[in-house]
Amino acid sequence: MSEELEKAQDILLGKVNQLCAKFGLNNVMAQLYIVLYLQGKSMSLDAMVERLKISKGSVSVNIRALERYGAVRKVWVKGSRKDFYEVETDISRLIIERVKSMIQGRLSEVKEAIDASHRALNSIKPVDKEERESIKVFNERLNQLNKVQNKARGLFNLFNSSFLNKAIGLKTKRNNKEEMVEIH
Amino acid sequence: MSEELEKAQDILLGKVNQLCAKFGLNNVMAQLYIVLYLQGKSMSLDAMVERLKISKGSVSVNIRALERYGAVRKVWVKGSRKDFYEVETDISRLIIERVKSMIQGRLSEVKEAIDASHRALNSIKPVDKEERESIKVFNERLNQLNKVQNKARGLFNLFNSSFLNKAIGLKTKRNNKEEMVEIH
DNA sequence: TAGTTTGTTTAGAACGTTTTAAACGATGTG
DNA sequence: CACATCGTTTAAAACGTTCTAAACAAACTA
Repeated sequence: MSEELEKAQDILLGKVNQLCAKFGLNNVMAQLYIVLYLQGKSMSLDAMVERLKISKGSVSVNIRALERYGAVRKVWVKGSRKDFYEVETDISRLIIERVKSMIQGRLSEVKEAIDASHRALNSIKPVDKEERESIKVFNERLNQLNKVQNKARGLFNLFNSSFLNKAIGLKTKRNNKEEMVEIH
Repeated sequence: MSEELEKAQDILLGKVNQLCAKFGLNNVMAQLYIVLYLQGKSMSLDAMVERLKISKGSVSVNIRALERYGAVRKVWVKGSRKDFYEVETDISRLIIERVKSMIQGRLSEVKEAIDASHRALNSIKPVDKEERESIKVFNERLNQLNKVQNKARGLFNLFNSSFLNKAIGLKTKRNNKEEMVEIH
């Protein structure tokens, strides 16, 4: 691979690195994915080590994590004993699936915590007027939190049921062939 | 504040801690906010130190960060020389504003990186057939990325213009008074 | 079977982030 | 003015995470 091509890739890799930091994600996984994605062909572990200048152990661990996510798959290359990996190119489906399951998971967790806190609160027998007042405020706040959480959930469900899929062009018969969008 | 009330709060605080880790956020800020929010009254720095068992320096830095975000405000308490802070309780507006600006920022960053990478790619003069092929694939991938990014942007704009505000009950005259949502 | 090549595991190093304690500065008080 | 009470800053420690090099295991080759 030419040095110039590598540089053009590195621009994207640098930004991905930044974004990962902001979202608390593992950047090696993201970079492996991007390299495979832009390359458009399968690569061996050694090739990835060479390309990203990281240790083989790290590549091994992270490429398998990507495989578990369904982001890459192992492919057989005739005449080589090495493991080759190629990318799942339907990137929008991949992103959407991950975002969806993430939102769902977090919403459930939050709801669970609110409910647990609420139960604990309701089991308290207030000893004086001040405590009764504290409990009242606490209750109001939990109800408010619950309301926000419910709205977010409703929004997500609406989104999930049809709007999102149409807007992003997934699962519709019409949009089966990829219409190209030119840059500039 | 009674031990039982503190325990009921701590349930929520624990979950917030987990969520912060998953999103790469600062958990002290989140915990300060939650404590002030559930308490429903202003607190001094010392009270927060006592409540969360963290150093005063940490409270000082993080409460001011919250203030910059517009999440809390300093209030004057008669007869005390201490700084008291109270929470901005319109939590849904707060969350939405932050999510919105975050999405917008990230989308712009991604677009910028794609464009830069694309420009670098287009300035390359391929020396052989193989390199020409690499560039072609690379170009296709960048176009694909751009398409996803465009769709996400379109979705966000649609969302932002009306749908989100209606669904979440913001900025509408009707929903001005808070309708309570009961838990269980 | 002995020797290679390959992928995986792991103990410790390197790294960045967060937290704290102590120093500091500013402001009020007797 | 001397002292006390705050909030802020900062240097160093504590912490968790990520990365690497080396050991290891498994599969192939001669």
